[in-house]
Amino acid sequence: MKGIRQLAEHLDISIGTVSRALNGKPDVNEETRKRVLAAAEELGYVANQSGRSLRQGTTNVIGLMIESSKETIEDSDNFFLGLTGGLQSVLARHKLDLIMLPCPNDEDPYEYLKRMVARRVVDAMIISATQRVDRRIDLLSKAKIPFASLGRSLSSGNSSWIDLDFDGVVNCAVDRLVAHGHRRIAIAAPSSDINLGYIFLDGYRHALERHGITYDPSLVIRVKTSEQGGYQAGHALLQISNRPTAVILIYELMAIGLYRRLTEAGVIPGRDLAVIGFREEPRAKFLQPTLTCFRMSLRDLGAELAETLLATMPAYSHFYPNSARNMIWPLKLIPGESDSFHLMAAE
Amino acid sequence: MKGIRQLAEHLDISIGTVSRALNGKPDVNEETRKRVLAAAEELGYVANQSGRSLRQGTTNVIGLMIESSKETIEDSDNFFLGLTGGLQSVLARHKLDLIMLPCPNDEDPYEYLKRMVARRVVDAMIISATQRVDRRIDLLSKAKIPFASLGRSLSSGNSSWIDLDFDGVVNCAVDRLVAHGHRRIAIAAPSSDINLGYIFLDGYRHALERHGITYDPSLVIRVKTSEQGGYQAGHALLQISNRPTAVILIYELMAIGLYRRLTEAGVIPGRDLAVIGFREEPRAKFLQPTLTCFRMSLRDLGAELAETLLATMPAYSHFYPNSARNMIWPLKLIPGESDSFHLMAAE
DNA sequence: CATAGGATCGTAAACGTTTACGGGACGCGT
DNA sequence: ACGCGTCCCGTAAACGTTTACGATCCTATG
Repeated sequence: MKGIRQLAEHLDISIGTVSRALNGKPDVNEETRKRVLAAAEELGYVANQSGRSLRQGTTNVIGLMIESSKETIEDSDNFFLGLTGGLQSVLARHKLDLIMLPCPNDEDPYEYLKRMVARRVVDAMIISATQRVDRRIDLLSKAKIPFASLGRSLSSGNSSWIDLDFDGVVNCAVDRLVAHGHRRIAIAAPSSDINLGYIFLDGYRHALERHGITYDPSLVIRVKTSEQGGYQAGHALLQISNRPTAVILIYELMAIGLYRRLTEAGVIPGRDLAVIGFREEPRAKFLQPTLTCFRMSLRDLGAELAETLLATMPAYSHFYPNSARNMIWPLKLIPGESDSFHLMAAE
Repeated sequence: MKGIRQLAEHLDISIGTVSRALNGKPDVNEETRKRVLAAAEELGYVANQSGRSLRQGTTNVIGLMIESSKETIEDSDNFFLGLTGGLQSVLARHKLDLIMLPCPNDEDPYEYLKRMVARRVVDAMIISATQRVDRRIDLLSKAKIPFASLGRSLSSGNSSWIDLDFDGVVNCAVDRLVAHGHRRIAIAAPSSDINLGYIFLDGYRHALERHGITYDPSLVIRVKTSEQGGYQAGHALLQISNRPTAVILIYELMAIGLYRRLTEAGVIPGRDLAVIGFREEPRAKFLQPTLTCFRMSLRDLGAELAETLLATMPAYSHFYPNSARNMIWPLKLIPGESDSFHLMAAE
């Protein structure tokens, strides 16, 4: 099966009619449409994507850029796979396909994105792990490619984004810890230039201020968002004179390494040091004591992100009223034992 | 910047010469080539992929199919991200790009692959998580799409594949456990129809036979390859009358859940039950006692897989002599404490 | 009967690129 | 002066599809 021409010859119908029949256009007899569809199915014909997108200037493909090299919060576990599930659930309704574009480690993400965009292989893009200032956003804006980013940035002018509610999370965490009597609260933030790290720390400072606690820079630990980083964070915590009684982790996976390091030192998590994590991570579910953390549905987030993106695409924007969408994605507190040992002991 | 035509007009050169200059064809003056490249860089021109691939019938894109729904060993981002790194390191040398094609959860993987292949959006495919009989292999063979699979299958006739050496791994594990005095050795295999599960169990049976140990089906536990599955495996282990003294896990992540369940029951991993895992998983690095496991380099595996694929592509096969390649990927034993408590205690 | 108009289909142009082919300019040897 | 080869470049066809436009046929209505 070569192309639509062979299919047309086989049916003894003109090529134009075949195309109209396949694409559901009105000017075609219902009976011939049946014939065409049957023949296409039988011969296994599927339209060549290059020809189609060359003609109509659209590819019906959405790209999700992935940076495996970056040490980011998203760079682990099933984050992207969970996200794609939600994305596809919405995109499929508009017959849009999703492909993941992994940026090679040795290539500059900006150049990679530029290359992919210029080749016009996707209609729109989703980027994540946005830096504090992110040139990719300027690039996409200037190239007039519809896009949405997971995570806001200083660069995102009136572009569309969804960001996790790190401000709310850290405020809630501090409130909770203070209510439990803690005053010296450490925080483990990412060492990379990802923007949510800044939001996280700003929220932390603001929450402390609200409770009349003076900000102590020595309680801010910058490590990678991994178990390794958690281990290092634990190590750093143990070095602090006048040791803090609580710690907030920006990524839950860090708890695994943290627990390990604390246990090595004879410090029992939850009893000697309260711990609060972020984003329920299945891998951390087996920790003892169970981790108090904040949770979200990756699938729902992906679905919302897809709709945010569609709203920026002229071809679909009539489905969605306001074009530029910004949203703070809420997270739900899942209480565990890791920050309530105090209470339990007091009872 | 629209297309090559505008670039040609801007340079006052014919469109054909511009194309030849950009593509490094010989029939073009070196000086004009410089001019063209400079102008292209300045105006930010990049060839439209649809036009190019329509003309030359090739896309220069390799697809990596991903099934997020399947409960498989590869079902984790880190696996694919590690793999893509290795794949890209080789593919980049031939100016080939890699895209990941995630199959939606609610779509049949076979139909999805069929759709992607028919649209001619990729030149070649890599599939993984091959089932015991896998229709995708027949599909790709019949469609004459070059492909390689990670994991052999009963369906793979003389197609190319790389498979992990599960046979060697399980034999080595059994040898080691027997040498430590174990006779009742359980095994946790995947519950899905993935082919490596069969290879794993065959190797297990064969190894037992070699040591004169009669095969006991009640020692075979089928669970998901996750922490959850490990937890369930631990639970199942505890139910077995005449409890086994050792267990081999097909996936290391399962050890986390297993440890948890054992600890809950007061059974100490390593002392009361020897454990051997497979494939070093960073998340499991913090287990205590440290896990004896088998390790490989995902990056190297990806690179080898890329070369295996290239060998099947007519356009690149002259680089690689034999077209159909099959390979068993070796794994290295990383001794830990989880299976040598006996020895340590004996000393 | 004439004609309007709807239903259905065929024709051909267009999308952006690559490449086979031919032609002009020039140098060189006879 | 002529032929020949080399170097460089322009022309135009081709890839597979969609779609605007026009043609044809049929029916209904005056």
